[in-house]
Order: sequence, then C-alpha cells, then structure tokens
Amino acid sequence: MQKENRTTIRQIYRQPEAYYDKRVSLSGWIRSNRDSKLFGFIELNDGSFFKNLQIVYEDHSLENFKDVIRLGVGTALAVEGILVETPGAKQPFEIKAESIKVEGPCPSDYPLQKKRHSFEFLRSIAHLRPRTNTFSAVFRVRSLLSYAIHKFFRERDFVYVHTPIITGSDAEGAGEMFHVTTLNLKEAPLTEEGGIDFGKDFFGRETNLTVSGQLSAEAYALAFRNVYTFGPTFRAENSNTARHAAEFWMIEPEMAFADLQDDMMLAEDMIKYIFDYVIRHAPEEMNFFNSFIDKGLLERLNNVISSEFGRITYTEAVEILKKNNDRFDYKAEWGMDLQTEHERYLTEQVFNKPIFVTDYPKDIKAFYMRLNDDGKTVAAMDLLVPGIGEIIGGSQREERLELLDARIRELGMKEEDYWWYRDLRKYGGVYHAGFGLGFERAMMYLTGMSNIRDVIPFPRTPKSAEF
RNA sequence: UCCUCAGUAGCUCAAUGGCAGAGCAUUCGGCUGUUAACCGAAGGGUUACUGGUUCGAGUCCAGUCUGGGGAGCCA
Repeated sequence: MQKENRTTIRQIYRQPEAYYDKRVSLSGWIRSNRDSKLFGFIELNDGSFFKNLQIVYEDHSLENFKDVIRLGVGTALAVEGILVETPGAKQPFEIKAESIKVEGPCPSDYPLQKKRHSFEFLRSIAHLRPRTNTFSAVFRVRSLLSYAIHKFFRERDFVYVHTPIITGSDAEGAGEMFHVTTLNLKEAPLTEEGGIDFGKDFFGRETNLTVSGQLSAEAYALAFRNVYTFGPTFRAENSNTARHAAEFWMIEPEMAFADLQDDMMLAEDMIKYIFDYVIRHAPEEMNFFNSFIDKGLLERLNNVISSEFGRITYTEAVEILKKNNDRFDYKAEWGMDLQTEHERYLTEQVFNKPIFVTDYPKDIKAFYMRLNDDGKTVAAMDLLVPGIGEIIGGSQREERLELLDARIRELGMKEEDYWWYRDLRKYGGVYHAGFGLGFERAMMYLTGMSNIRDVIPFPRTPKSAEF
C-alpha cells in the first residue's frame, strides 16, 4: 500500500505496540514546531488520522537541526525515527527523529496558524481549511457517513440507481431550477412568439439540473422493488440560511409495496444505523465534536439511537400548537404550513427528540402524494430533529391514476408532461413510498456543525462559488 | 427576497467625533522536555468601497459590495 515501508500515523495509533522501539518512516505536514536551544518538537499530521504525532529532534543527533528549527506550519516533511513510549506525558508516544527532510516548503505567509480561526475566515480559504482540526474531522466523517448509507441499503438488498443530473423541463416542481444550455445567451435563437427556441438547444428541449431524483426512482422501484438514489441535487432558490445550499446531496429511497408506515420505519432505522456506524468508526472525530463544537452531542445522538422517534399527525400537532399560540409570532391554524418556530417547539420542547409529523393537508404538499380517505390530507411525513428542523421529507405516492390525474389538473399542470410517470400507474402500478434525506442536514445533526457551508467541501450558495 | 448586525494589521479583536492599538502570527535573539510552550525586541494599516456632513471621521449620514444571525422557500 505504502511504498518504502512507509508507516501512517493511523497505523501507529491503532496498534502502537507493534511499532515501539522500532524505526519508522513517516511523511506529513507540520501543525506546530516549538524549539529550545538544543531540541525541538514538531506536531506532525499525515492526513491518515485525526490526531498528530509528536516528533522530538535534538541538536546532537540531527545534522540539519538549525534548519529544522526554522520550519513553519504547513511544511511537508519526510521523517525517519524511533517510536518510543512517553509515560506520564500528554501524548502517549513520540518519534525520536533520526532524519527530517523537507518535501515541500511552506512560506511564512501561510494563512493557517496554530491558533483557532473563525469559520467565516476559513470559508474564504476553502482550499486550505481541510488542514485544520475541525474540517479534518468533518470531512472524514462525511466520507464515513456516505459509506454507512450505502452499507445500510446494501444490507437490505436495495438497488442503487443513478438518476439523471440533467432533467427535461421543470416537471418536478420541487423548487427553482438551474438551466442547462449550450445556447449563446447573447444571441439565443427565438421562436415566433419571441421566446427562446430551446428546440435549437443541445437536447432539443429545455433542460435543467435535477431538483430531485424521486420521479426517476419511482420508475426503478416499480421494477426492482426497493431502490435508492444518492447524488447531487440543485436548487436555484435565493435562500440565505445556515441550512440551505444551491448544490447539496440527497438520499432518496423508494419502495414498491410499501405504505407510509413502512416508509417511516425505514427512515428511523436508517438514521439510527448511520449515526451508530459513524460513532463507532470515527471515535476521535466524534469526541472532538462533542468537546469543541457541541457539548452534549454524543449524549443526544446516543439518545436518538436508543429511543423511539415520536409520531404525531399534522392535525394533532396543530391542536398542541394552538394551545400555545401566544408564544408564536405566527399563530398555528389548520391548513397552514408549520413555521420553523412551530417545528422547533414540537421537536425541541414537546418531544425533545426526532419526530415524524404525518398526514398534512393536501393543499400544502406535492401533487404526487397519496390522498387519504378523509379527502383532505395526504400520506406525507416530515422528520423533524432538534436544532436542524426538517431533515427528511417523504410520502406514500398516489398510485391511483384517476386521482393522480385529478390532482395534476387541479394544479394547472399538463398530463402529457407526466406521460411516463403516469404510465407507471397504468402498467402494474402498486402502492409505493419513499423519502428524501438531506445528506448535509444529517451531517449537521451528526457533527453539531451549525452551518451547511461547513459540511460541504466547496459550498455553493447565492453569490458564492469561488472555489 | 425581507428583517437585523457587522466589516480596523496575516488572524482574533480594542479605540467617548480629536496621535491607529493589543494578543497571536511573522522576523531576530534567549531558554536542556515542550503541549495554542515560555521570555525579550523589531517590522507590519487605502479602518470594505463610493460620496457627503464637520475645523477634524475608524466613529455621524446616504448608497454599493461582502459576511454573520433570523424569516420565507426546502432537504
């Protein structure tokens, strides 16, 4: 794996006894360098592990001692030395250096310091911030969380479907979309009516970046039974909040022969599984979040893993909220969508754990959601979590073609735009359900990071796509 | 998009309308086991931008840009 018998710091921390009093070769970057007259200490991070390894170097045993003293934060090194135990010291072991070679120098205008930086500043150097403790932890956890999601579905025989990133027209209605075009915007061809003639565009029609893979996933669910998508999603909303981005990742499972209860069971199992997986496989990172980002994080997550999620219907929720209407700026009333303050009250005050809110009025939900027998509500569910709000939105889909068509017409949409989606009902259509999990929102909940921009490597938000 | 707060040294922040400051970082020096090491010294400024009020503006006013927090939209 590593040439020249090179060892990683992760290997040493995971099995130190295998390396004690042995010579090891390391490579990495200086996180800090302190020197005294005749000796010095380097904190080395090699990217393989959250923690650093301390390198001790001494004047009498290192020929380039005077040069090493001057090396600054960020310098890339190749180090050879003996791993020794250091009982009683703050670090468990360290390397007594025999040779230290500079692989890549780092001049003194390097923006990162040993000191703490604000997240705002680090966003302005998004290409360097993964070298900091916090972002090292965030992005290793992001990688693990992705893996845990695939593992969860794989173990349940779900088929992973790659739904298209570029989609035809805006037939999905989940939000404002980014246009995809090869037309020259200054000299776009026009139709006789004066609009842009997308027939001359690359695809011969108007196309956009996807806002959801759901409709495509439904097609595959009605062939493979249980499927999921996990990919990038784009919304051109001018949203300026800590929990919205223009480009984010979404997990969208879809199950045939499944109702809303099955849908919620899957969502609850998944959240518990993936959180448990990351806690067990990234203990150093999770302890760091628990100590420095969000005190009480692990206790809260362990509570999520071990307790049952709350369940309440929209109608019941409104009844509770109406009794407390004096505390809200927006008064709760049946038929209105729940405000953020309402959702927070329910999940943070009433339940103090994740809760499913189900059976919303049909007029505030999407056209494809299945109409309940009361004729007023649909089989929808939102999963609300303390601190973040909505993390999952899902529903049982309307499988009855005549009811779906009625809804499409009611909303002024055109049946022909949904011809293939309607075919899924016409040919062997069955009841089915699915949901969308905001991957970054799960990241925020899992790490305690409070801004979505700090859980995406190079975030895209309004007026911001520098990197 | 709306409300609100902010923008001063590389970073984190001070400065009643009256001389532009500190800590850290950087550079130099000191120190025989440091842990955000410590001690001493030096260098470092278009106070976001444009205009205005004033004898005098980092400070007051107007506009613009960028960022934070909140709301809407949603995941």
